[in-house]
Formats: sequence, structure tokens, C-alpha cells
Amino acid sequence: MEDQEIRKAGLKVTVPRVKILELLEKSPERHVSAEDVYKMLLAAGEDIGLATVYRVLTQFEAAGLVEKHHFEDGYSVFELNTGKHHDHIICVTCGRVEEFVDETIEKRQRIIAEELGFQISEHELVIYGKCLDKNCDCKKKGD
Amino acid sequence: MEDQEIRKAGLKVTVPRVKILELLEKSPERHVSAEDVYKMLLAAGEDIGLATVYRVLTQFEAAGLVEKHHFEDGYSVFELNTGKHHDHIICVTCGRVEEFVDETIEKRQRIIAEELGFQISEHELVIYGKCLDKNCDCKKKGD
DNA sequence: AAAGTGAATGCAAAAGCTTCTCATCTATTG
DNA sequence: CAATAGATGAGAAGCTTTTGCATTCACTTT
Ligand SMILES: [Mn+2]
Ligand SMILES: [Mn+2]
Ligand SMILES: [Zn+2]
Ligand SMILES: [Zn+2]
Repeated sequence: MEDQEIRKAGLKVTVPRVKILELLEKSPERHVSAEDVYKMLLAAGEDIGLATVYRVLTQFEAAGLVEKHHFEDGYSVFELNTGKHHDHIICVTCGRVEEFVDETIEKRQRIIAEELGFQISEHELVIYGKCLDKNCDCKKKGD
Repeated sequence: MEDQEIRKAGLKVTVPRVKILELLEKSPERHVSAEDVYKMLLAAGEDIGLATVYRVLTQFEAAGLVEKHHFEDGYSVFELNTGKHHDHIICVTCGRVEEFVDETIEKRQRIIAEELGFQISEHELVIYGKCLDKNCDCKKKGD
């Protein structure tokens, strides 16, 4: 299943690549760091080096299988590329990440780029805030 | 002149702090990395350590005198805080940075945060593209 | 099915950016 | 001008990410 995607990317179908892609597809958390992936693999009993995780994620990104983001923390996070662009809003308290798309914002960006004489290649919009959800983990002080 | 701003921030008025603030005010490039600041100081004959540059910039940020951004390059850039929020569009070819504000985008963000149950603390929007300006440095192949 | 070949892997080392430690120095106050 | 809390520079250390290299592996060819 994943095999075809990997092959299509011009990469050999190896255990690390299959496991990493599976993990990205099945992980409960869509947005994971290389370290996260590495630890999850370890926990799952896989013996895959951190360098390989970085290499594979980078190759997957180049192949368009995953996307890399820089949420202001000092490290990168990866997520499966769904083919549909979206932006992010992150809770600075609990780290929860929600995704959204707003066509008005997207359109305004195209207009702005046009006005300023730029040909857009991509953009990154991240909103930071506190989630007000009373059921969120970050509200449960004593559990 | 800068002295008052530094004092107001609760910091002692020292040579490194004054020089760094002056540099940020006078630099032709608004968006500079810590390394940039360090090298410009060196070039100006000032003997200020890189660690001090980082410390001072961090303190200035905490005091609201400067802002820090993470344009996807792996390092941080700083700029004088004008008090007016703005976003950025960057040429991936020449690195030129333009600033813009779009009230429609700002408003939509507030609505989205509201809908998703977040209380916004800040946001960062960066558009990447190629500048089409024929007079831009990145178009002058043979000069 | 076995061999051959280039690609992929794991580990350790190194790189790049940023922060920390600590001995020395300095701005500020009285 | 002495006293003192705070600031500095140099280098060590910290973190994330990349790289070098010997070994292993996937895929093709016999
Ligand atoms: Mn996402
Ligand atoms: Mn700016
Ligand atoms: Zn968007
Ligand atoms: Zn904005």
C-alpha cells in the first residue's frame, strides 16, 4: 500500500521508509517532530536511527509526501501531505494544533503578492493563542 | 536618546546596548540576524561578543523594543518594534523582505480564532515568492 | 535461486545556531 | 569614591539537524 507511494517517489521500498510512512498515517497526532517519530518507532520496537528518520522525512518532503513546518519552537514538525493547503492555529498552553483554511485570506494574499510584484511560491500562517475549550487537557489542572 | 528607551526597559545603559539599538535604528536592512548584528558591530570597530548580542536582543525583545521572527532558514531575525503589527513577504531568490498589513486578513484571523475557540496572542504570516521587479538585485545576473 | 550493484542504513562525529558558565569589569547609587 | 548589583566576553555546552563511512539491503541480472 505505502509501497507504491514510496516507489512512485523514486525511492527503494525499505523497512524504515515503510514504517515511517505508516506511522505518519496512523499517528493520533498529525504534526510530529523527527524526534517524535524516532521515539514512536523505538517504542514500537523498531530499530531505526534518528539520522535515517531525518533523511527519510527530508526525502518524503522532496517527493511531496509530507510537509514540514516551523512552529516557533526551534524544531521542525512534519505532517502527511493531504494535497490540500491549510494553515494552523496553535494553543500556546497545551500545544494543541488545529487546522483551517480561509479562502478570503488566501485570496488577499494573492492580491498582496500581485501588488508588491511577487510571484507566490508558498506561504505559512500560524496563529498562536490560548484555547478556551473547557474540555481541553490544558484546562484540567487536577486530574 | 536611546538611553531613555534602555533605561525605561529596566536595563543599565551600557555600550553594547546603546550600540546595538543604534545599529537597529540606522541599519539599511531592517531584518537582521544576531550574527548580522555581531558582524556589523565588528566592522564598525566595536568589540562586543556574540553572546552579548544574543543576550541584548533577547532582553530588547522581552522589553518590547524589538521583534523576533523565524523566516524558514533555521535562524532568527530581529527588527525594531515599530508598535505597528505587519506581516512579511520574502523573495526566495534574493532574500528581499517587504512588509505589509492587510486589515481583511487580520479580521478574518480574529473570526477564525473565535470560531475555533482560541484567544489570539499573536500570529505570523510569511509569504514566500519570487520578486518580479526587474530592477531588483536578483535580476542582475551580469553586473 | 544466487550474485552483483548501487542505494540505504546506523552510528558516531560534526555542523550551525543559541544559551549558559564564570571570572572580570562597569554603571549606578549613596 | 566605595560599594554592589548587574553586565560583559570568551569559551564551553546544548539542541536540532546533517554528514562521513563502513556495513547492510533492495532490486536487477544471471
Ligand atoms: Mn497541518
Ligand atoms: Mn518586519
Ligand atoms: Zn493559507
Ligand atoms: Zn498580520
